[in-house]
Amino acid sequence: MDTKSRILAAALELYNEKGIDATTRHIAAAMDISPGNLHYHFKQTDDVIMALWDRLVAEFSVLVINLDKVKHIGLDTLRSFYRQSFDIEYKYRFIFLHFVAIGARLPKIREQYAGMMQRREKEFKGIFKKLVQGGIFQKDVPPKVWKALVRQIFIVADFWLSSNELTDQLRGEKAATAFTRQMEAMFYPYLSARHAAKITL
Amino acid sequence: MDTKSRILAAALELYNEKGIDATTRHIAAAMDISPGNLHYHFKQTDDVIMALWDRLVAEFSVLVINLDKVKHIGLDTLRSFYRQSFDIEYKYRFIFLHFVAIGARLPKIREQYAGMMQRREKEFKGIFKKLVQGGIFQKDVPPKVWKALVRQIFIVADFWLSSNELTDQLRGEKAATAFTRQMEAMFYPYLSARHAAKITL
DNA sequence: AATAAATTAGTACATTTGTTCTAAATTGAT
DNA sequence: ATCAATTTAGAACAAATGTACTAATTTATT
Repeated sequence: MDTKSRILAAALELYNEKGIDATTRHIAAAMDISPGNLHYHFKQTDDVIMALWDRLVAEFSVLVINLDKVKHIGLDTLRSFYRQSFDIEYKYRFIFLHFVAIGARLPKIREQYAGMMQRREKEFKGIFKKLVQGGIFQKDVPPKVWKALVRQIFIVADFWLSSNELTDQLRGEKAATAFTRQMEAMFYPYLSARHAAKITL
Repeated sequence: MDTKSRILAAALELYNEKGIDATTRHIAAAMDISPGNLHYHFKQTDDVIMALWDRLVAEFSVLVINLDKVKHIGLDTLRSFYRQSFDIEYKYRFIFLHFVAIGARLPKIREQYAGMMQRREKEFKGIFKKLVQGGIFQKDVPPKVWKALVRQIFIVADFWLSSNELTDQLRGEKAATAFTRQMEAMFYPYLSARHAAKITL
């Protein structure tokens, strides 16, 4: 592995563990290279965070592309999408745990996130429409409620890690599993009566 | 107003604006006192954050006590509770915007928050039970879904500010109003058919 | 008015951090 | 093998920060 990748790996681990106050010197020390060397690969410290953000976005967009390919979306599609999303989020958890601070320090990240949210909103409204047509979701839910559901899902999906960190502090597998179940339960009241009967929680 | 209170007011404003990286020197400069004077009133910088947290908790507990006093809980009770909660949260928004970092730096805050969550969970399960008995909420919702609803509500209630900061950046009145509506819409699918008809969103 | 207690200002110190700079070492190409 | 380019180490700098310390000033008490 080249130094640049090794730096990103070390930085990711340190940021996840110590938060974004972990410094270039800490990262360099953790992987036994000189501060000068680290600076050779990343002129600005924030470039390291930016590079990790880019990786997160890339990994995530693979999921979204795969989701778009699915012909018949069901609850299992959604569940597996969230499970995979949560695994990625956990991997890059420092970003979600310090999202506001990062967004303030790196405005590009904030802008990209805001843009992604708008696109994701449309996508999910489309998905919900399909689930209604498929008889999985209820028919008589007002548009404003769908909109609120989307927003609510995004907030939970992007900040469950923070909530977990402040309370249960579940780690790894356990965390992702628990909040995938949380997500499932959130969809329950929107299910059609016929479909709700099939579900075991 | 005595200096201690003035320090807290200045700190609150600076933290809300600049995040928790705002320093003692910044606070002192903003209110035209010497760093030495600030240190006289707060030996440790983190004591300022702790004092603000205590105020937040105190203001919030007034709401909870008032909620407990209410005899017949309806949706309007919940709505006004959330509206008041959100106003307080907005006032102390830096805490919610940097909750994980603060919890890591001040373990007492994390512990208090975790404890509050456990107590709040029981309270809300009780409230939901009353709403079911009152015919406002549906009867046939599984216990696990109620539990998930509680968790989901806490996540949205405590992190909507972060989500807002990263996207719409609504300020003051507008922010609190928008997310009070968000909260209302979240309850919609749990309403009994009879009650859902009454609601205008 | 005199004295003690409190508050405030201002300086100073040790530490940390992002960044720069220079020289050494390694690698690659010819 | 030689030379250039890349990579690395390590020192150095300026700025910022938490905290400590001292002296001045204000306030309260008798």
